[in-house]
Amino acid sequence: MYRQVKKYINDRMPFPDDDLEKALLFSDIQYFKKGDYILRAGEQCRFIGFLNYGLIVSTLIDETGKEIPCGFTKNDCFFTYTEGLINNAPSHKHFIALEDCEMLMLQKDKLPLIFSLNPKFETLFTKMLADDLRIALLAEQNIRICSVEERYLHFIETFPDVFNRLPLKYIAGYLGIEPPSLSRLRKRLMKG
Amino acid sequence: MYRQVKKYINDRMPFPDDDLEKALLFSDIQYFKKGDYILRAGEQCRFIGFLNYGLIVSTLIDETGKEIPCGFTKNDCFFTYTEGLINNAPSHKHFIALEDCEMLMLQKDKLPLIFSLNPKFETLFTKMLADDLRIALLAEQNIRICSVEERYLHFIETFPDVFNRLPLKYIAGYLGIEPPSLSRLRKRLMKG
DNA sequence: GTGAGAACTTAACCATGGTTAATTTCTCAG
DNA sequence: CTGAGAAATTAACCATGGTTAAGTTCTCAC
Repeated sequence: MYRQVKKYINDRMPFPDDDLEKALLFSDIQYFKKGDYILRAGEQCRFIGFLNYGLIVSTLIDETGKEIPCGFTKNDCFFTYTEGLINNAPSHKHFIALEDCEMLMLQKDKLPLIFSLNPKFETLFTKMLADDLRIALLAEQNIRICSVEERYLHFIETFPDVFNRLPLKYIAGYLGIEPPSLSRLRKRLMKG
Repeated sequence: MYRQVKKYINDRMPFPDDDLEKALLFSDIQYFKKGDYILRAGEQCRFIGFLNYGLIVSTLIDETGKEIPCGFTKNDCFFTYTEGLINNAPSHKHFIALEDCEMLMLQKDKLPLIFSLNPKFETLFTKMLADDLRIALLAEQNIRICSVEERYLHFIETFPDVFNRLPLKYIAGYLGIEPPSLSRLRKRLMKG
């Protein structure tokens, strides 16, 4: 049950197996069905999750009420809403299961206990925040300076496994275009 | 010379004047002429600055070599490139003075000295990072879900002082459109 | 296997924004 | 004050992407 999360953590910052086991005893496990809301906009995120299997999309609601996909979390990745965790801010986004999900969940009130097990856990936590910042800045840069075509190709290249499990309408939304427009783009790329 | 930065810090987290004075002794002061590069893309940012007066634009370079404005720093605000400060990563952006600038500069190697003066300085530093993350995420959201018109109005409302000091072509670039297109938008808003 | 609904593609039409160039307005050094 | 260069606006043209609707393919529960 803990094999995947242990690998993820050890790949980034090695820990004695004993510490990991103790820390993971504070977590519980939760299942979501395809289509379930994992977190709704307006709700507060009080946990850090690790996705053993499944796929999650986060969506923003625009002024017309339309849901815009703006990010994906796949199996073997951590899942949380950092802003909420740090500042108790309510989520701006919906998080919806696109596949059945199994998630290891650590409630935020357990964090101090884990940090006291081994202070390196707090360093790991900070590292994950810094990664979040880097990713958010890259996402903004990406939107500003890249054409839709470049962003489409970049997405396929960077997340081929996610791409193959995702209905194209989510890709279109993520790129900020409509499905017919994505079809045109794909046709153009086939020919070229 | 330190009045403004002291006010900025005390507004967010009050410090004994003595600690602030000692900390600020580690800083030096630097002047930039309109048009000067404060930091070039590829260079590493090794300081935290506080802008006593002036205006700075940050720009990204797209695939055609065009410079895209993506942010502004005005007087009485802190200035740095967070990614570089934390991870020693080179800047992705140019930072250019749009007006003559006076900047208080604290070299990054002085940070541990200041943190040891009063540990609350480290808390303040972390708070500034968390703010950076919040702003980056909001910027991405803003681009994804708001129309150009909304973003234009939002910019005027949020940064009226910056708007009034800024040639419109920078606003156009920041919004991701060309100057003629911004002219059309402004004309439409006049009539409506 | 079959049928219903979702996903994807295609086509036709239209509105919006890019591009270019001309014109006007602004700014500031001399 | 004057003239040169930058900034902003305007107009005309064109390419691109949104919209709608129709048609095709896919998926999956029964």
